[in-house]
Amino acid sequence: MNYWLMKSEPSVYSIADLARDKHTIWDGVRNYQARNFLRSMAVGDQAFFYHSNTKPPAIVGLMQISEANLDDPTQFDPKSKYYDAKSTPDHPRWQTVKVKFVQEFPTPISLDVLRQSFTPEQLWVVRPGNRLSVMPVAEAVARQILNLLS
DNA sequence: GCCAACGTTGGC
DNA sequence: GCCAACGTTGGC
Repeated sequence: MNYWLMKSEPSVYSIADLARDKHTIWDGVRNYQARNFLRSMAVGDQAFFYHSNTKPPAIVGLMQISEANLDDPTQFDPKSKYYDAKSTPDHPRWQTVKVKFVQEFPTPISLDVLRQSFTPEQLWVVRPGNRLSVMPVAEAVARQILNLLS
């Protein structure tokens, strides 16, 4: 079982939205490195939900991968802002996963706290200038993040 | 294959 | 709203 961190702007889709929906398809990722991480996810993996572009940016909850290797449906939808004209159902470019709500943390773990707790090598989200929206989290680091809650 | 121009991300 | 970092595009 692997751990991941996935970013979303709460004004677009928040942990509260996921708590309400229970499941969602994590669509709209259009970065190849992030997509490659999405492709390597397996059912049962867990992912931290990170709120970006908010004050403060923070890890706000936990989710579980419930379906792996789905074609992102928005790539085929001309009305979607994520539409990709070079992608066809026969040769889709963008894959993603379905995630299941696990929990919203009682208190968010802010980027400041993450910086105090981890080096950029341990946790990529504390790297200055980091823009990757999907990234792996080592199991030992994941355990320490969960320990910060208690 | 290089690289300048351009667009996006995301913390502040 | 600013702007640094960084990814993508497209002309050559």
